[in-house]
Order: sequence, then structure tokens, then C-alpha cells
Amino acid sequence: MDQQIDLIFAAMADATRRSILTLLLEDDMAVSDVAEPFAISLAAVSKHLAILTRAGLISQEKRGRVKWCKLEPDALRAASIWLQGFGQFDAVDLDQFERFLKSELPANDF
Amino acid sequence: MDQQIDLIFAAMADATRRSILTLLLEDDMAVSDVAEPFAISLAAVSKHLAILTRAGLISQEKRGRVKWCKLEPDALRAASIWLQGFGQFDAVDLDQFERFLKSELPANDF
DNA sequence: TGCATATTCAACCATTCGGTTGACGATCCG
DNA sequence: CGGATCGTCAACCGAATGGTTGAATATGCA
Repeated sequence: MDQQIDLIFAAMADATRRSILTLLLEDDMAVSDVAEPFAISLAAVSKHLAILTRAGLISQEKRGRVKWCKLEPDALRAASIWLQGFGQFDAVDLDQFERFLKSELPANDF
Repeated sequence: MDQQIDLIFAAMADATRRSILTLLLEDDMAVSDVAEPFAISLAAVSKHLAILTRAGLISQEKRGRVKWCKLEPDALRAASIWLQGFGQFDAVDLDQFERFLKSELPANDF
């Protein structure tokens, strides 16, 4: 369980991967569609998705040629519990959260 | 602010550093005392503390020969907000959290 | 069958990471 | 002053990270 936390925090310590998670927050997506907004190769995005999968933050299911990526928000529970133990019990300000997500996206156009 | 989140998550993606944070949860400590429970060199712990400081998770203040380390829980707010946006709104089970912290410590004897 | 599309694999590269050891700069104290 | 303690610095090491490119593997479709 210690290693799982390692994987989760390490997975989130990269802005590209956090952006991918915010993309998947909207909908399940194919690997190519996940890759489209980023200025890196498809292979690099594929590696990021593997890291997110290993951490349990997303799941991937192949249907035909296409591999669909799906957010698995429950995997964040351990990390969330860990953080909240340091006194972060504030009610979540959703407007602030949306602004935060926008600032995290690779481009401003969505 | 993006980089700050990078630093925070990266800092927490290491079990030794998370253990250090749990130690400091109890009290402020000198660098040597932080290092004592770990089976690594003092220099290594000093590096971990520098990483935690750079992330804003702790602060260090030198008084005389001794450098005191102090937890800065507010720095976790951004990370916490980020996580909670994925639906982690559960009330915190403090018993579970304590068990969690215990499982994170380097030894079972405290 | 044969081509295009979707994704991963393999090899490589530069950088960072976590660790070590030994020397060094401060600071306290006898 | 001189020795002990506190902590960091510098150089090094092996492994991991994030990226690339080009080849390989499936799968869909005309």
C-alpha cells in the first residue's frame, strides 16, 4: 500500500499527466484523442497513460483498434486521506477549483 | 503555481519524505533528530529536507548550531483542492488515517 | 489481399533522483 | 585556543524519468 501511494503521488507530480486526468474528467477518450492537445509524441503520451494505469488512476480497455481510457477516481482516496490528515478540511470552493483546472490545461482554448 | 504543484506532489512521492512529514506532525525537530529513525546518511536526510522546503511543505530556521524543521501544512492546500476535484469528498475517517500513518513509518516502535 | 489507422515496443539520449563518502563551515563549550 | 557537534557541499554512482525516432503489432476496411 506504501508503494501504491508512491505510484499515485509520482503519477501526479507531472503537469502533463495531471492535464490528462482533467481531460478524462470530462469523458472517456481514445489514446490518440488524449494525445491530440499535447505537443509531444504519441509514444510519450502512451507512456504517461501506462504510468497513470500502473498507479490505478485510470483504466484502459481495448475495443477493436481503439484503447479507451477511463478515469478511476477511487484510486485517489488513499492520497486524499493522506493529505487531509495534515489539516486540509476546508470545504472545497468549486469556482476556485475550476480556475485551477483551467490553469493546468496545456492550452487556454478549452 | 503549476510548478509549485509539481514540487509538492514530487516531494510526497517518496516514502521517506512522507515519514518525515508524519514525524514533524508531532513536533518541530532538529535535522539530526529527523534523521535518527532512518537508515540513511544525514546528508541524504538533509537533501530530503531541502526538497520538502523547496516544495513549501516545511520551513527551516537556524538557531545557533541547530536547524529546526517545522511543518507547513498550508502548502498542501493546492494539492488537496486538486485531489478533491476528482470526487474525494468523503468525511475523513481519523482512525483509518492513524492506521495509515503507522503503516507509513519506517519502524513500528513509535 | 492489401493498405491505412491505432497503439506499443525498442533503442537511445539527457537529465534528475536517491544514495554514498569525505571535506568543509559554523557554532558551542571546556 | 581547541575539540566536538550540527549541518551542508561537492563529487560521484546506478537507476529512473521524460522525451525522441523507427520498427513492429493489431485491427478495420475497401
